Amino acid sequence: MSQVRVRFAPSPTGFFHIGSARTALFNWLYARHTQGVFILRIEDTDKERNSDEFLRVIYDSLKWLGLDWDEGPGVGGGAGPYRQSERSSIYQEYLAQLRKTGRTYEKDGATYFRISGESQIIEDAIRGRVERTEEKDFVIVRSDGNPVFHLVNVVDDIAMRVTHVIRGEDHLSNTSKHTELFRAFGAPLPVFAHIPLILKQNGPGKMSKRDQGALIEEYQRRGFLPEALVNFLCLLGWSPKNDAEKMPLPEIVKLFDLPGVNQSNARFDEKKLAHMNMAYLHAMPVDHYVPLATSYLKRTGAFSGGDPDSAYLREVLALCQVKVRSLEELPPAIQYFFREDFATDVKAKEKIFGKGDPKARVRELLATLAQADFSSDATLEAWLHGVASRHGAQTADYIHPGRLAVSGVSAGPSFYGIFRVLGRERVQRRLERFLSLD
RNA sequence: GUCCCCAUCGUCUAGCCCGGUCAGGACACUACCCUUUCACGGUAAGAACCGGGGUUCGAAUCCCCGUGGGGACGCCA
Repeated sequence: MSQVRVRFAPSPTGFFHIGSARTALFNWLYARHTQGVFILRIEDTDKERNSDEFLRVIYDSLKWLGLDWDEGPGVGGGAGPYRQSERSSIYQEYLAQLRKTGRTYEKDGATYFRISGESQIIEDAIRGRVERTEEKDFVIVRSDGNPVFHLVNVVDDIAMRVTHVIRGEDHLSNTSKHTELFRAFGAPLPVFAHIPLILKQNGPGKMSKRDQGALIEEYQRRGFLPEALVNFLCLLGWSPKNDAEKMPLPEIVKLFDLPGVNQSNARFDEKKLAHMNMAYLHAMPVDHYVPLATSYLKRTGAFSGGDPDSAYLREVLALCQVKVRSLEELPPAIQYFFREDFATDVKAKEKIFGKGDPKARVRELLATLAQADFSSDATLEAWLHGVASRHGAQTADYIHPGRLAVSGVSAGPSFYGIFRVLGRERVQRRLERFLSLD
């Protein structure tokens, strides 16, 4: 059994979107599963619509997702070059072969391929037997001399010895053109595997680059975890059949196979992605999470007033890790740790002032704050219990006003955790300020 | 319009190939528990086999026809 060779062949004519990423992922998974070769090939035959910026987006997105290629731009390989714009001489050789066998003709300056008109049958690894007959001759070289997609795609698959063509179902109808060409070249057919499409989450049709949430770079910018996105994406059109969902990548590689891919299209669900992202965020070791969160905060300008003390920042981030569902929630969730002029939430204030005498409770906290042991949540809890029992009150009578006083909000980490991380001086200043609130 | 693909909870899916289980899990939604906050977590509830024929003792599962959804019909890829 010869080695599996698959390729991902994006065209740098648009942004890199969810559907492309999933196609790349399925190819990559299959290559890794079979210990085969994952080739990156750039289909840049349409000179009008290409741009280097789009090319860079493809490289960046693939790298960010962790989809490393074994052959392709930047890494080389024996079947290069891997940009179609650099492969003209190869196309000319193959074209000469077609001309020699009488399979081409010129019309209006373009080169047409003469089809056989025979029924084209493929055994799709996902859909089974699919039969279609190509009806018309089609253009393989434009009148400007540039070869078109159908030709170069097939030539490259032959020249690069691609064994499995894993691509979106939108190519299924094109396949009869491609098999006509494979046969005209006398080349064996690769195994085709047409994967289901990703449908936009609202409204009809497949997801396109203009749809909300379609662009990979957007998830990157917003601080999504690539491992979560990869895990989510692999579940769109495939499942491990054992009810597992959050799986480490090696496990996915082990279980992934073509016959397990579904035949029906899948609708994109951002809520499930968000849930997956949260699961990964919460499961992340603190030592991994802190630098990640820090770079996200720096990138989004959260520290415009200067970088905070790194040990303090670490404490804050560790305290809030399980309180946020995504990195995007981080800036508002931690802002009060880094500024004294934080706002007091009106609703929270109304709620707390509507019951009991919060200022009196805060005065009682201040009275013994100097004796409080800030070294751990447990010692602070012991201190608070002491305060409460001395005044015949509940700890909750202090916790809620206390949290509001030091954070301005009624939700967040534990009272003890906030106090511990803020430290005695900050807490004292904020409690005192609270007493002068209108 | 022609051709191709598909069809299980609102969504992602298991089950289908090899007919017989209260049709299972997850997201979302709801309730409760936990937490004297908010999340997380836990428990529970509701929620689906597109319709019609056939084959069969028996059909989500096999076959046919509808219907619905998706895709392709470019000198785009």
